[in-house]
Amino acid sequence: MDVSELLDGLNDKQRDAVAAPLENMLILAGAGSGKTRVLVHRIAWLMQVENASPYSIFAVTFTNKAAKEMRTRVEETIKSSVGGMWIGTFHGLSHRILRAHHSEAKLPESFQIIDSDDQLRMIRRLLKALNIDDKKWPAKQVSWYIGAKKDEGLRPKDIKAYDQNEQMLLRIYTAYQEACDRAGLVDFAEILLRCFEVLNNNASLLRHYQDRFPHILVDEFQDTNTVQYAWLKLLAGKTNNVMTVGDDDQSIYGWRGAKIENIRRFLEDFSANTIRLEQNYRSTATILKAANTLIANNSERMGKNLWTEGNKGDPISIYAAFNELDEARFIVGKIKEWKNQGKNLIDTAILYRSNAQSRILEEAMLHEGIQYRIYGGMRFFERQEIKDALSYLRLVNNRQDDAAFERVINTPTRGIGNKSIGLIRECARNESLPLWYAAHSLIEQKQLTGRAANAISSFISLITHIETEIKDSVLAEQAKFAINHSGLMAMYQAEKGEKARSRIENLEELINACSQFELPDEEDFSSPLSGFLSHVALESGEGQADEHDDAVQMMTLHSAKGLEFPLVFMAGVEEGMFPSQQSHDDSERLEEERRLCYVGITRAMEKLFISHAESRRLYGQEKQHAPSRFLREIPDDCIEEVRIKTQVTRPQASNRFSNAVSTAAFEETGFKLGQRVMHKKFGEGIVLNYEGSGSQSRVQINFLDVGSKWLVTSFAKLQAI
DNA sequence: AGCCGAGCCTTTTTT
DNA sequence: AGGCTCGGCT
Repeated sequence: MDVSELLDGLNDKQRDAVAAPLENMLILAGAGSGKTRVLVHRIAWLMQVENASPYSIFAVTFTNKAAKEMRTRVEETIKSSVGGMWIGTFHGLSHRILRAHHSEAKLPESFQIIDSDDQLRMIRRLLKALNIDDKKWPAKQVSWYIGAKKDEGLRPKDIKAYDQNEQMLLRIYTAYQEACDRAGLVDFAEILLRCFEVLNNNASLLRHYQDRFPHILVDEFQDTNTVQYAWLKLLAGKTNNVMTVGDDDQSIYGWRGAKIENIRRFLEDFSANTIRLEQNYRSTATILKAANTLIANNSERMGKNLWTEGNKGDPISIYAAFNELDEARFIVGKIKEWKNQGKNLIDTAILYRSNAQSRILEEAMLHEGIQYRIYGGMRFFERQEIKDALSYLRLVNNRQDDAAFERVINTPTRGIGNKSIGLIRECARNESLPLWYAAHSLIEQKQLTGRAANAISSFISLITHIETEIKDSVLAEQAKFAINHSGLMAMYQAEKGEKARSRIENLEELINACSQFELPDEEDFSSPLSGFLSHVALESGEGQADEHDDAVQMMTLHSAKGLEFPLVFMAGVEEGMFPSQQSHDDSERLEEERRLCYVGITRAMEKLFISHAESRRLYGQEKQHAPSRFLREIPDDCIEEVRIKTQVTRPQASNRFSNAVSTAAFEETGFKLGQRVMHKKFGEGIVLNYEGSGSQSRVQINFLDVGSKWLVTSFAKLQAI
């Protein structure tokens, strides 16, 4: 390939970055400035101009999606496969190192990864076992504490607890870590910290990796936390070259440990030069001016001003809605106009600060028959039924896996009640044994009564049976066997309702996912099963299975980072919502909210609508909110206020019937989600929801009409239309 | 083991 | 308000 191809079509700054000499560098890349392109071309440049072997390149991202995109784009550019190159997420690459050196890391070969839900369950159990009041030390808060300490690179021994509260947290952290170690489990933060420690404590190992990877590239550098930074510094050593790409103005993850100051530290520690990418290829000049002016209110910036060769474009429209229903109606109305111009829904996004805001918007979309897709929520591999099935496989893979044991010991129910499980836990604690072996020992020592002993024995033989039967099968067959013979499938088949049906589909999809799975041959797994289990833990899958071809994209501002849309709506831009109430009195958090707003604005390519509601129902109460301060920070000449032309009708109070009906009763009626129906008294509506809430089988049916919502129980009053 | 009401909590999310 | 968990009851 002609080297000039790598520079053609790039602007001067991009070219400087791609063709920079071999030294440490910070690329301050503004929104929409083509940073992925620069990274990809830089990798190609290293290979083609600097004669770097693919084996010498190490590229780190935060998300699997970003890693995948980088991989494909590098392959497209160099027109060959990137074998030998390490491209992956912080967690993925750290995990890879841990697998290869599990004994140095003091981990069993069959170690597995637990997600935050598993972690929470483990902590809950621990609190109970240690007889700690979970009102005073809620599991959520404990897991947050442990995660935060690990992100800081701190082990219990490194922490000095100043008050009683922290002493307790520390005690739980210690116990939690012991439990994880005993079970051969690592949580997400542990992957990073443990990998750092292995390299830090093992000079020859570290040297091996330092020698292998002279070229290190890091994406979204502003999101790195303390351990990630230390890890990079370790790998870089004194001689390797690090190129970091990031944008301090888009740092929005401080609340989960990201250290924006790592950018400045990097400049100092690595004596790095800075290249600014400020030319924007995404948005109109108006949108960029609004974003620039807004973000200028933050202090301690690296400094950056986005510009474009493009047009001024339309002004940003600001709509002062009467309330959240009016806001939703306005947005849906504008989307309909867009659609009627023959444009695509997929090019539009509604962004909001918190997930709770999506419901009203969703109802309005459904009411008007506009297809939408909501991002966020449960991912495939996090679903209950999937985790149940995986837990059987995990237990087969590693008998020490207490988290998996707890999950399936009585799922489906097999007569092992809380009492027996309590005995097993107690024995495990006293003998410092994994639950599996504790159960064994209790039975051998005849410390369990007849029925319970039988039930536990048969559970033990079930797992052993599954293991022997699937030993020689391919992965998909293994999963299929476990799902069927554990009784999981039968359990969900016996359940009624829409939910159970989709669970069965998901279990089938899991088998399908197994057959699609390719074991990466360059990684060290003890078995394909072990590889698959790690894969699903590190990549939890897509949020929603059902994707419409053309649908409005709805998501939080956080999940919009990195994306772009011709038409963008930012909803709920009010004091108390955005910036959120919790950030009001803290200037650092306020600045992060402002960066979030900056991220939101810079998602828009052609047209941006911002709306705020004067009154909004929040936590069951009507709240009056002033327009967000961020609106005042956008220059007037970028804005057009949308005046209300017709009088807004106040929404009717919601009419509500209590009394729930069962799923079965609903299904007998033959009504379907989204169906239009007529109510004898209240008129036309749409069936929005008939799922029970939580584990309860109660059913809600909501109807929407002029913004009111009813819970209806009497189907006699309904008629399909 | 399943059903149901009381009570509690409520920003953002990836791995 | 709405979703979820817990504990008591059948």
